Amino acid sequence: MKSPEVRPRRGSYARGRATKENILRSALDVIGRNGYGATILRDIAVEVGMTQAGLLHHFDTKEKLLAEVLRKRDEVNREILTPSSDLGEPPLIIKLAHHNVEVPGLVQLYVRLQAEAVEPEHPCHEYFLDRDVVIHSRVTRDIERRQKAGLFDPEADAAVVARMLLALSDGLQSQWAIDPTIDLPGTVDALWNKYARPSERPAAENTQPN
Amino acid sequence: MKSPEVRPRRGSYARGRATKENILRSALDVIGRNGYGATILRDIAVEVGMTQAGLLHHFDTKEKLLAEVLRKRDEVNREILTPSSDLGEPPLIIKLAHHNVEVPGLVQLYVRLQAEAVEPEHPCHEYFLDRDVVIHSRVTRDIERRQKAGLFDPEADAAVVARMLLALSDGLQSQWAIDPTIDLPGTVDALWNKYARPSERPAAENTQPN
DNA sequence: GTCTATACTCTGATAGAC
DNA sequence: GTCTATCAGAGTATAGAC
Repeated sequence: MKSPEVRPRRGSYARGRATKENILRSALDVIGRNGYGATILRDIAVEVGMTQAGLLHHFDTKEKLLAEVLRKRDEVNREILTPSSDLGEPPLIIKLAHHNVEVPGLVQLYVRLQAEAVEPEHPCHEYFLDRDVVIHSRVTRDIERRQKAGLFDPEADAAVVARMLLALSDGLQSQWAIDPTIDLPGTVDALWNKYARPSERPAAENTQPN
Repeated sequence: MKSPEVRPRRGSYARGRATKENILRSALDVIGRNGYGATILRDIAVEVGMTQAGLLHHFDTKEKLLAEVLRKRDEVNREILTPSSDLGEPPLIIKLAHHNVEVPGLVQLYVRLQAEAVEPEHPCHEYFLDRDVVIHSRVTRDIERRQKAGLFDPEADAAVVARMLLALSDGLQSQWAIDPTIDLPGTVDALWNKYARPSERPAAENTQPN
């Protein structure tokens, strides 16, 4: 339940940050456990050991709070989201796909907020725009490095393939959240392997038809 | 505004159907014009020339109504969604991608309801499950025919590639609804062309990086 | 900073007349 | 089948005490 964190002295800037951190982590916990649709502000508040009004003191609105939850999730996942310089490591997008099936509640969170972020005023709109720029360029650069190393189809337009991988990942998450029999990681692997060039290291696992 | 339809005699079964048709078409019109988020039941009712309570006489709840709207859309699109037996024609999924950018409001409708359909009790849940089975098998069979005709990578697992195309299409719609600078049709084309085998007919248009 | 208490707002759902 | 009127409900947002 409530995490027994060290609390800096009251009124301090650090204390405010620490509280926000607690809230965001608790939100990830509850939503991860119960799913997006089943979670209301009060549930998160209870998890933190606070009231709903208390939450909104730190984040003015629910939507802003949720946008921060998404950012926090990326921070938690930074190990996955930061491309390794070791070309023997699987690329970001593959690691992410394999991770996502472990956290269905958070996939729900992502899918549902991405859909709501269609409205330009929604606080998550900006989040998704920002994130796309970052991730797309990381994946593109990773592909380019592999091309130079002879590990990836040299004819491919890295930016276009990166877009394909990101969109495939998003679409599979939506579909998998509705029908978990869909092979999310296997399908991302399959696309990657279509472009990957053989080497002693097997790029990713196999794929089951569906 | 209201479509001047022939009205079968009152009380008849045909009349009830005709009214429903009007409602569904009006819903597609309004949502197509104003987007999903900006549309409430009353707006649709006004378009039909009816009240909100009138609508709900025919469809018990808003969610059920919207599930029918999606089905109606597929019916309207049946020309696109039915694979041609002419292998010179672009495949379903390519035609669909090129069509979608013409109807942003309906892409919003699709994206947002797909996200809400994550909840198993949501009436759209079943719609998306059903549709996926149908479309996935159509695309798979289309690919298999092209493989036999030597127009498509014979090594590819048709079912897996079909899954890739469907998920790519969904993901691109989500992303494009947030950032319209993303090249939705071009990216689907790019994936298709990765598997297509050259012939006298150019399979699809070009692609701009993004 | 956090709580209690309450207001609000939106919109979908319902009851009952015609 | 359609309308008018009214409600219900579900959370979110806010005011103000501590």
